[in-house]
Amino acid sequence: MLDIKLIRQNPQKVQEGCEKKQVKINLGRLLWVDKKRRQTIQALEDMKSQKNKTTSQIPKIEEEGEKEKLILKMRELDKNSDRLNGNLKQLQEEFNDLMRQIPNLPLENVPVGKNEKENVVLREIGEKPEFNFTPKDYLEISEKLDLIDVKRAAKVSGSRFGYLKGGAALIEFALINLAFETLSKDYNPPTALPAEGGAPNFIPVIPPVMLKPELMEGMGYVERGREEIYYLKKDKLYLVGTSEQSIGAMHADEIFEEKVLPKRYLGFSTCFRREAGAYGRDTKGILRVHQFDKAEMFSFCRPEKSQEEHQFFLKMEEKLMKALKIPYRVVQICSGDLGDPAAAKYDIEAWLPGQNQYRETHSTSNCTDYQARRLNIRYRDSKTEKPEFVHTVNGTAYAIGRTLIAIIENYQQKDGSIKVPNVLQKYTRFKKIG
RNA sequence: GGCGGGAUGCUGGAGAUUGGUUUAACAGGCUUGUCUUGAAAACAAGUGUACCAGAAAUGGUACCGUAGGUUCGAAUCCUACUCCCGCCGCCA
Repeated sequence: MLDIKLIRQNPQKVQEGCEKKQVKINLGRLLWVDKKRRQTIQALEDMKSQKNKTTSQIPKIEEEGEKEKLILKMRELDKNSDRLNGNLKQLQEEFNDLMRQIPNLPLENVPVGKNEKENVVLREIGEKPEFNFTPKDYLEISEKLDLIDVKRAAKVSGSRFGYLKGGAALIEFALINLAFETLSKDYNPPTALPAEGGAPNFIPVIPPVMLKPELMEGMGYVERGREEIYYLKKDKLYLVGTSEQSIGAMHADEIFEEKVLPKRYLGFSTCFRREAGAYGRDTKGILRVHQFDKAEMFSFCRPEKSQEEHQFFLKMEEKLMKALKIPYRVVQICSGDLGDPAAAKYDIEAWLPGQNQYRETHSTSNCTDYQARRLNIRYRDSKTEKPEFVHTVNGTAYAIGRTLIAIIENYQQKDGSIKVPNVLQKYTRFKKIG
């Protein structure tokens, strides 16, 4: 949600931002409803003020007749206020509706573009591996080594599921270990205060994967993402598409002390996605599935620090990628390809030699105060002593399925086996699979 | 799933028995000031959030789990819901 004051003072800017994001909104209607709504509030409150005054007089009055008169007068006032109340309720509803339709505005430095085709490749890192044989697709390799079983998953659960078996399962745990070791090594359990010099001291967390509707809405993924989310009707709960959703929601309605910011979490959870808009896309294998595990970074930070924090997250993602020695490129997402909550976003795409293309493995977004405002997450500013909205930043540490794909394709050997990346060997106990 | 208890401000904790200056007694915490070489102690003062109007000072309104209701007026009465804490059943 945006600040209504910003919209009132700067409708042009909001309009432009929405256009950049390819989102159509009805600003004129919103501003009209806002005005009407405020007028009604004013009228209603004046009435209440009058009522409060009279009402406090009543017990002091001695004569019987006078008292009755006043009470009758009050009843008349009530009729009016009931009518206004009804109006206000309607206005308020429409106002909230319209407000929620407005996406977060892209930051100034975000390239303007219509869709993913206009994303900007910032840099390519790492040497693409040279093979003295024709590199295979990860599915082919993993079928031979019995690492990924999509067929039986289809039998048991339907399309877009997979069993990770044997070495693949071990690599999942290895990746998680590596992520937690890298990002939480300076984490200090008793205080959990930010470390000096911005050292990675993410608080490890395993969040719930089911989430109440109002909090899912607060994270900003429902307005234009409803079809993508699993909903358990009987229990009125959403399944998270990423642990970002339940980690962000964790501090709803709270006020942080300034000194605990940035508050960084490293979460691990299963993620559930309906992939409703992706019929026919990536139907093979485990690149796009309904369920996968992911280690995710999340930060609540001071507003003026969020861009720095976003860069830090990108740096951490690159660090995790470099550790695996997998070639990748960094892509800056253009305005038209940003989701509702994001003001800026970078993806990391890993090189997949078996498919001769880059595919997204990481994503980090700066959601500025968009989620914080909806979820009412604030901090107390040390100067003004007033609560202000925090900014939220999220980013992938490792998305298991896709990272696994990248490992399999980049580390494949001529004999059909897979070398385990050096950094993972101490966790897997195996140096190669197959 | 069955039964019982509860939800109040930064925290603890009154308010239940008579609905009417209760934003809320009392205590603690925190902030500031006095005293002191400094600190502690003592003493004094202050101590919510949101919205609306306003340049500001300020004024108004709302908020005692949530949503409704009764009433001129509700933390206090009524209804539904949510969450928490016990006991039983089931269970990784």
